[in-house]
Amino acid sequence: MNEPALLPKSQSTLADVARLAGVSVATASKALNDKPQVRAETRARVKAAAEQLSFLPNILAQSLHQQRTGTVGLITSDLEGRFSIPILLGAEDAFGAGAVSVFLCDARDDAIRERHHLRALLSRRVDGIIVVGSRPDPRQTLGRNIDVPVVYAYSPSLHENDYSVVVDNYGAGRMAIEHLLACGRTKIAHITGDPSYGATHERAAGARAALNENGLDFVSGHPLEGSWSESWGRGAAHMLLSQGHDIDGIFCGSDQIARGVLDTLREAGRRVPEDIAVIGFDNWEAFAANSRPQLTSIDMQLEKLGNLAARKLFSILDGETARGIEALPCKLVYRESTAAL
Amino acid sequence: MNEPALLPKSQSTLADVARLAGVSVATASKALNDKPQVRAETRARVKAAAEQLSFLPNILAQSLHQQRTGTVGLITSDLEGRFSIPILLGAEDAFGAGAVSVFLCDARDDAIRERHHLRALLSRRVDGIIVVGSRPDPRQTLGRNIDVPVVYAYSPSLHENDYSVVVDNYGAGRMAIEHLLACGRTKIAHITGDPSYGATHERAAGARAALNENGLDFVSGHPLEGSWSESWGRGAAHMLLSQGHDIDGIFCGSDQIARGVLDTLREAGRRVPEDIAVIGFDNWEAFAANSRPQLTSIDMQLEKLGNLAARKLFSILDGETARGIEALPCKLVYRESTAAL
DNA sequence: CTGAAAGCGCTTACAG
DNA sequence: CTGAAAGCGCTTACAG
Repeated sequence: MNEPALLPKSQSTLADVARLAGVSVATASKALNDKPQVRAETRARVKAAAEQLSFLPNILAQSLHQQRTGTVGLITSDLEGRFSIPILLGAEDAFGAGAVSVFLCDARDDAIRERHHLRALLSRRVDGIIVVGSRPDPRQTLGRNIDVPVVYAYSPSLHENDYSVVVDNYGAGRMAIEHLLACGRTKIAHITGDPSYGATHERAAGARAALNENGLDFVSGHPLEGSWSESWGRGAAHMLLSQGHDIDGIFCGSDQIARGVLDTLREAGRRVPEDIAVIGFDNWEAFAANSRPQLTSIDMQLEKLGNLAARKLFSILDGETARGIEALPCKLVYRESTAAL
Repeated sequence: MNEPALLPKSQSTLADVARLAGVSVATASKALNDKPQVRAETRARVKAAAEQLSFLPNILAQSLHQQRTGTVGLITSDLEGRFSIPILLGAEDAFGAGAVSVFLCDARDDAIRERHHLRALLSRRVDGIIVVGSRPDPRQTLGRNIDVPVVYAYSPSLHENDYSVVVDNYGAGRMAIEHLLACGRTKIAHITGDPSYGATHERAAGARAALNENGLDFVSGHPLEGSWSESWGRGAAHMLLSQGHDIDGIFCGSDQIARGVLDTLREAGRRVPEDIAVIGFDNWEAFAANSRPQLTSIDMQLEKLGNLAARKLFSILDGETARGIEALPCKLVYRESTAAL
């Protein structure tokens, strides 16, 4: 009763389909691709044959004819770091499930590996490339003599003719401070991270601009720079308190810093947000949503960034030209650690 | 002085190289591929021409001849979850930079998306597929009539003829308890996560086996199941203390739970590790290394898992056969939250 | 409406 | 040692 499956284990070809349907390869091709010049009955027969053989067209062969392969290369500098992932997801989303396939290449912040990956991608004739940086600082161009469009995300290219999408860190700094001001806070400190990051200074500059416009400045006179860690947050907050500063708001450079700040404040008996409002940065769910109280934070909208990068790549493939740096605004995510006085 | 670059923007072909070198396409091919039957001088001339034209062979065309395309599909269920990433990195590592290219497909835990991606991968004639699950529980097979090898990682396939590599959760449970026992602890509790996870029960079973072998059991008589969150860790620890249990060790189902446990213990004035030793699970750096004290934890060695999956895929491509489930041992990462009494 | 032929960019026996 | 020819799996003018 159950006839042995005669389906070949190896992929069947168009020729197999054509033979089974009793037509030529050319006709089979037209039938499957819904070209108009095929009789309905013939088309049906071919499609049935394809179905029966589980025929999947060999895209490699197809691509040899078209200019596009339907593939895109995604070069990340550092997948381990958590910022690449949402960008990558946002891009993947724009590609749709299966319509465009993405080659993932992790260069591990190594220029040699990056060259290797680039060669491979070009050899595979990808339609375009997205380069995702590991930090927001500018990076070298992949090269200007690449014959497919390249879009840089997060970490902009240093070459003025390249196109990059980045986070608006200056605007994010303003946004954080404006929220604290809206909460009625005026004695504001800024505990931030690694000063070797350009973003550290951009955010601080945006923050300071917002303060200055309101006749204010950081209570300590300048941002406290350190590292992106909880322990720095704890230490810096402790210092601030022991120096006797009168403070009612703290803008933190990362959620991890904010977490440390919250710990110190709680242990010092300061209430958040009643006495001191605290705002973090990154909106890292695991940290922001699990702290006590839950952390108001700035979200860089990295998925949007990745999505924009991918859509821009398609526009460029469609003939649009693009160059320069485009900055995407951040978003405030309101939780419990800030509130109006 | 600077002559205009005449390099064509569009990729040059072997025919271009052959023409420039003054040889046939066949000879050019042999020269570039280091076949023996080519005169040294000719080979040099061809290579120089290729260099001059920045020639990159079209792998699509090459693949049409060979059985292998040098590509692998990586289907993840949920990239957002942090467990996929290290697995993916481990696999990527096994592929080498550029030798094998990987197509990344995020199915978002959606069977329809997964089918689409599978079709696309098969159409692109990948040499093999790795399926990375989002949770350690078994999953449906991708299908048994796929004509390339498939390896499942993290989440095993339900089909007995498929091959899967998974985490040894039972062994991990034993390992955690054996460490606490080695630290001289005997009054041990287990605060773990979501009971809908198979891993929750496997770890608990391993833990209990190790206790029983030493004539012990969990102080509360059974594991405390809840969610993988800090707040559950805080609450469960609080309950344990207020119930008056005499405790000198706690095995936590995740680092987040452990983090909550540490907070409660500190606030209750219990010293870690002096009074109570605490061990976490996942070895999530951001949590384990930033807690006070730093957290001893169980590392699932996911990079190794991904690496093994990739290497196994190659072995299968080389003719080896594999089926069933292979469990990889975890590793204890010793930090400050555990110590000998 | 259907099919033979040429071609996409390569590789590989097979002659010379 | 070199090159003409066939072929990988498809598509697309071009005839019929």
